[in-house]
Amino acid sequence: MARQVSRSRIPRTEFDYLLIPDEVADSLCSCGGLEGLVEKLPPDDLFEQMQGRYQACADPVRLKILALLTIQPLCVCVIKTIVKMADSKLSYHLTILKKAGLIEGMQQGNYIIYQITPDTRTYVEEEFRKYGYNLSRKRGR
Amino acid sequence: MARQVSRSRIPRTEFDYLLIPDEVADSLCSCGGLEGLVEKLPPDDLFEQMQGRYQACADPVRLKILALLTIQPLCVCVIKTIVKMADSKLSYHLTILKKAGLIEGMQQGNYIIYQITPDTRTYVEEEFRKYGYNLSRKRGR
DNA sequence: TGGCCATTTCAAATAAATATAAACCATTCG
DNA sequence: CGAATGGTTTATATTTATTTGAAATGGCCA
Repeated sequence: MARQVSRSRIPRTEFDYLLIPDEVADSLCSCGGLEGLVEKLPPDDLFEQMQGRYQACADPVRLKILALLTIQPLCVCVIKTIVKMADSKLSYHLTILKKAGLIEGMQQGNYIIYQITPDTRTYVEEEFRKYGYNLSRKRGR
Repeated sequence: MARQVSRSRIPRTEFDYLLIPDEVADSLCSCGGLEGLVEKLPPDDLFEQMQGRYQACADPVRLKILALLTIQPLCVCVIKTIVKMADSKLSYHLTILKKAGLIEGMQQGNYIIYQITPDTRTYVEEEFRKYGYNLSRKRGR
């Protein structure tokens, strides 16, 4: 895998240089150097914002709940029956999804019916479709 | 928000019943009851699989690295200059992205040049496009 | 009112992710 | 070879996320 390589000095700041392989230097130059590259990047707060959604989705149980609610709105007790989990634990995961704006609940008498938020529905459907699953149509694969 | 609600008994197993609001019961019945709903769900191991990718993306630094590498392949030292972070920490995050199959590195002499994997490129581009950023074209927003 | 049911909240215990420094490995070059 | 460079790994500490179980809340109905 190793290979002989030549290097270029890339201005990093006025007095500070970075030694990198020619190959990288070339494409770096053709995109405006380090500054040009950084300019192309979204601002840091976007990464923070995105991170929140990924974090909320980074759990198999929460993904299952998202899939469930994409199929149809459900009260907590039905979700509980399906995911087979203690009340408080389920509530914890629901809260995380709710805080991330992925689901919302409306109280109806003794029950709270959760549903996926409109934006999220499209997102979740697309995500599962990438893996070959269609949650909105009759035959889910 | 509260509202008067009536309830239906839904067969859960042969001997076990679940009391839920009519509203939920109706849509539940029209999709095959609990069993029908569960059948529509992807298998549990898909949730596990998906979780891995979300987990890897659930960090602003890693998202930034993904954005960077979507623009162009880079050696670690350039990434380091941009994300301003200690070697070992950066290496840690690179390893996570690598293990999740999102990026790959090839050694060239003393350097390791990382690039986004082909599948991931499309995925990452799409994700950022949702937020209005285009990483592949001349003007990133 | 009192009791029941669904759900949430709290606090304590555990597990997982991340940070930091130091040791390590591979490659190049003299 | 031996030193320098680029990068990774490991060990340990710290922070954050998750689990658990018990208690609290709030709606509903008799």
